[in-house]
Amino acid sequence: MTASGRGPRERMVFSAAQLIRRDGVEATGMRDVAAHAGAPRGSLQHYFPGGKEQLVGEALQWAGRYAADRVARFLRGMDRPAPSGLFTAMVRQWTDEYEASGFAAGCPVAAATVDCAESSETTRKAAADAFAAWTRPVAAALVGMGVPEARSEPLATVMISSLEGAILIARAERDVRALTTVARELGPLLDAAVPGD
Amino acid sequence: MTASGRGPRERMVFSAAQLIRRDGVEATGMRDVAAHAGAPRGSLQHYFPGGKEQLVGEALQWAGRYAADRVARFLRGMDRPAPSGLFTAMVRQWTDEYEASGFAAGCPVAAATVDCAESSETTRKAAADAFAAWTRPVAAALVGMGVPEARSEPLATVMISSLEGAILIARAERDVRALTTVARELGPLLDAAVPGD
DNA sequence: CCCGCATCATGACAGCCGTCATAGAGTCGG
DNA sequence: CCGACTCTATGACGGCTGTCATGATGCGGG
Repeated sequence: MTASGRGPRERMVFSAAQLIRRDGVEATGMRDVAAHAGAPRGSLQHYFPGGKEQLVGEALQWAGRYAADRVARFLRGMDRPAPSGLFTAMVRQWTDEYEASGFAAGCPVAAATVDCAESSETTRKAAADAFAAWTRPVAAALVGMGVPEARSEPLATVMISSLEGAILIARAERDVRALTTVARELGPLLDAAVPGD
Repeated sequence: MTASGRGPRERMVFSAAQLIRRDGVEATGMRDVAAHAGAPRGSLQHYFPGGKEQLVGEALQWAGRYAADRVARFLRGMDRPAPSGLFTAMVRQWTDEYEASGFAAGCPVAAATVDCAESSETTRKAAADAFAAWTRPVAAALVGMGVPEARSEPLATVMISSLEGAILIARAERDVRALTTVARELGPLLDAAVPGD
């Protein structure tokens, strides 16, 4: 979550995602995004003629892709893949960030949902797509671990729901307790979905 | 969640919570709150000399108390109390609202956490207190159902985390799927925490 | 009566917002 | 050289924000 893309355009999308997950969509100004990306203000209307809505939409799309890529990376890094192991890795990404850099930021998709679900239909849709882009590889990974097809998507939803909620609580409490708790409590449930193992 | 208190002051706190859970903290203006409560604008600075921060803080406090009261009410309405039953009731409150009135609003505490966790320390603290005021009666209820003391608080955290996350996803997707899924999948796990039953 | 106080009302303030208009650079192909 | 273009730069606009100052009410008690 540190590297920034090459062109000014990608940098602005990345910066938007960073600022949104820290301050929310409403509190994130276009000028702030340009400044954070080290990009000229005039580039905003050039690259994003659709205005803030377009920028936020692309930031969410980026976030969805990023989350999906992380899932793929977690899988590659596991020699004995188990559902609980994947969930632990997903949770650990957040505990690591919080313990290393503080509780400044949460999930950009959650922020967009809270701020825009009712006010902007296109942003709401972008958030839904981001959640879908994240859920899909998680469910596929569960199937790859032996979870029956029919249970894979519900379990992926459980994983992402509890992770998102735990992120909220952790940020409010400034304590990773909620995150470590859901990882520990849900592990057995997830592994029990693999039949005969 | 429909009734409004008697005095203008209580009505404004209530209205603030309603608007915050719909549009987020940042997008909710003080003037909007007064208008929504049918209260004069001049009353804001009279009842809330601490400004917006105070108003938001009291709205979160109200939300925490409200959630705790609901838990108590769910308990009274159950003849054969089981952890899964409590969780189902908590989830159903949201599915009922969403199916009856649409997906306009989420949880005010989540909204405040997303919007203010980094920008306002006092609001962040108020959100943490609200989560605590909610978690406490849930954990106590679990103990009353036979869940060992040591597991009650972690399980309550799991319940609230997954509920909060599912609310987010449901609102983004405009579909209660995530909510019904977490209720169904987590039920057995919760009931299994009651030893010898 | 009238003082004092709680409440309400209104307008002004500085500041930020997203957006747009306009125009200046740089660069590449002809 | 020159037009065409991508990109940058800057200033203005109307609108909204939270906050404050000031003043007008209403109303109960001395």
